[in-house]
Order: sequence, then structure tokens, then C-alpha cells
Amino acid sequence: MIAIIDCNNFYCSCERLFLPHLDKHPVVVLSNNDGCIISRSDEAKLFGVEMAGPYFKAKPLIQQHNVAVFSSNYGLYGDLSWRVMETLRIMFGKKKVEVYSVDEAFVELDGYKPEYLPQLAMEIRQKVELWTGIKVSVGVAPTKVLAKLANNLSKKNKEKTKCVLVLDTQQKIDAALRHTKVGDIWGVGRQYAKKLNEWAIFDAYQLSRMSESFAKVKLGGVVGVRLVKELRGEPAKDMEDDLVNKKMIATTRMFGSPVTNINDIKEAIATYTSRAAEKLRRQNGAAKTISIFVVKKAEDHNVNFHGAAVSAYTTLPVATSFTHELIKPAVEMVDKLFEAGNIYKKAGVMLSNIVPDESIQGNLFKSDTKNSGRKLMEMMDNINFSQRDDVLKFATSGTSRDWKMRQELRSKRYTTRWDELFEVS
DNA sequence: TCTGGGGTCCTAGGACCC
DNA sequence: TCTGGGGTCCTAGGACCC
Repeated sequence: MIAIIDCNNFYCSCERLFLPHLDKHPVVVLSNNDGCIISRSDEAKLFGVEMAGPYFKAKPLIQQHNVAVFSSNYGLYGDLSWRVMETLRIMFGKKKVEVYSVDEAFVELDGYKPEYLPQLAMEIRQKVELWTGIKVSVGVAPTKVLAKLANNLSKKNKEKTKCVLVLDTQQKIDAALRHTKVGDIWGVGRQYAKKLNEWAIFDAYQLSRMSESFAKVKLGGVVGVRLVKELRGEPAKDMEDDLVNKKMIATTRMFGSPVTNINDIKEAIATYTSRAAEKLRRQNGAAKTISIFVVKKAEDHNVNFHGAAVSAYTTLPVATSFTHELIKPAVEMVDKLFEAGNIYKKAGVMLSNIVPDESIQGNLFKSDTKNSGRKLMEMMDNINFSQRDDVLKFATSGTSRDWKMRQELRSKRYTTRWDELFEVS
């Protein structure tokens, strides 16, 4: 059996943890740039505040109901996430836990007696809350897809389930499948949900009865086949190692305000490249390909607000993790893409073709320049990590900040900054 | 005249996830 | 005035090889 542990309204819960007077109060958290709503407390959901909706549209509703609003504070969420995951690792051992996202983890529960599972699931919930202050929901079932489904149902009826649901018999599984619309299945997005409805398949039970050949042809090949198997209780998605390194690393942002000047774009690209290179070094990787893109502001933002992106990439002669070696080609590509007269609203950098970094081992046999580059990077990373953000940076990254993102409502980083510690008076 | 069969690698793009 | 920021996996099709 497999459990999924999912933090309830995670970002909102993190904010509340340090402001207990907001406990029963509606809360929302905004995306970067305070653009749209990415987490809502139950109270805010009741008022009809929509997920992923733009903040400016929801603002009247939010003010009317006196909803507390926060800019996203990823330092805080990351730290609390680590505490939740560590609790699970202590309970079950590292090998049994697969961290799936910042607020979700799968736990393999082989070897437990079936009749003990409901109690175990409840213990998970209680211990995580006791140790971290974060409330979680727990779904348990024979496969990952069914565990997710159990988890969703447990949240829909919190009074009855206490946020814990175990699907341990075929009857319970069938009932759960019938209560789940196809669009609510993990792995079925908007496109597939629409098609399935056109073929008169509306709930998960109906989908689970379809043939594998149907799934293969209609739902994206092997992906669809795995999905149908999992719905039937046959495990088709394995537990995965946590230590797998990223195959692609991206840093992309909307600008705080629209940009028309090529130098501002270059500064932004240089800054994003620095950030991406840091992530790359953290996994001891080196990238062979760097690509960048810029997005024009659409004239009519009601039509296709994502705008038109143009991109370019450079394949490097040798894979590298050095910020200065990545910034140069990145900034040069800006010259290719930039067109004077346009208004830009977003840009991004992506590193791919990632391989293990050879320069880490290197000492005797590497040239001096390679070693000094490595030392420089280590020094920069250490200082930037221990001090404030970006004490040290490359000059290309600039000092103006017109393009930087807005974050007007961020809470303190209570758990990761000495000068922002939570105070008890 | 006629037009094999098998394979790999790469890229672009679609679909999905949180 | 104004709509996030990351990622993953898979498939199709083209180039190229023997």
C-alpha cells in the first residue's frame, strides 16, 4: 500500500503558523509579482476566491471579506516543508519516503497489517501536526493514483474523514472511483477531461473499465495505459529516488514593470543566469546548453495574455557551472532577440544538457584558471548563502531595479534569517 | 527497372503536475 | 495598471547510419 501525505493549503498554513490570530480568518497567498492567487485557506475558498485567478480581479472580494493577503515567501515555505518531510523520514526511514513536491510526499507502507493502516494514517497526521504545526491529509490505497484520489476525497469531507482516508477494499475503491470526476484524477488535465466527456466518460469508475488499447490510443500512449492500470489497483508508477538531479534548470520572471530598454533586459538575463547557475552548482552539475527567451507584452491583453515568446540557445564547447561563463553567451543572445520599439514583460533563462561537473574533482590536472574559477564560485555561493541575498554578484547583473518583481506583502522569514526571527514578547 | 529494413539520435511540441 | 514559476515524460518526425 502507498500513502500520500499532502499539506492542507500549505502556503496559507505557513503564514498562519506565525500569526495565530489568523487561525479562523480567511487567508490567501500570491504568486511572484503579486500576480495571481496560489494558495487559499478554507475560509477564503468559501467566499469564492478562485485558485490561480489574477489578484486584481479578486481584490474587491478580498477586501469585502477582509481576507489577509501575503506575497509568497519561499524561504519560509521551503524551511517548513523540510520539517514536514523530515518528520516522515524519521517515522518511516529515508528510503520509504518520496518527496513529490514542496507540500506532498508518498510513503511506501508495505509490511503493515491491513487492519492497522487507518490507525497508522491517523498517527502520521497527528505527529506531523504536533512536530511542525502543519495540518496534513493522508490518503492510503494500493497505487499512487488511487492514494491521490483518496486524499482528495478525504479533504472534501473533513468532518467525517478527519482528513484521513484508507481505500483497502475493492468496494471502497469502486465507491471512491464513482465519486470522482475524470477531471479530478491525477494525470487527467483539462484537454483529456474534455475529450473523455465527449466520449461519454464522466467519472473515474468508467475510465477504470476502459481497455488499455483505448488508453494507449486516446490518452497519450504509455502514460494513459499506466493511468488506467493504476485506477484498477495495479501499481504502474514506481516509487522514485529523491536524489535524482534536475535535467533542466530554469529561472524565469515577469518584470515588475514593462521594459523597453535592452540594457534592462540584459541585466535581468544576467541575474536569472546567476540564479540558475547557483541551482546548477547545488546539484554539482554543469550545463552544455543555455537558452533564453523574452516575451513581448501583448497589445490586447485579453487575447492571449501569455504573449509571444522568442527564444534562442547556445551550445557551449564545454559544459560549465561557472556563472561568468554562462552569462556571456546569455547576454549575447539578448542582442539577437531584442527589437527596439517593443515592450517586454517577461524573460527567462534555461540550462539543459546537464552533466556531472568535472571541475569539482579537478586539482592537479586542471589548469589554474579552472581551479580559481571553482574557488570563486564556492566563495560567492557561501557568502551569498550566509549573508543577505546577492551581496556578491557580477556587474552585468546591474544595480537598477525597475524590472525586479513586486513583493509588497511578504511576511518575515521567521525561520531562516536571524534579523527576522519570530519574537515573543 | 525499382525503391529494404532496422536502428539511433535529436528536436519540437503537447500534455501533465504542483 | 493588471494574469506565476518551476518542472516531468512522452511522441512524432526528420536526419543519418549500415
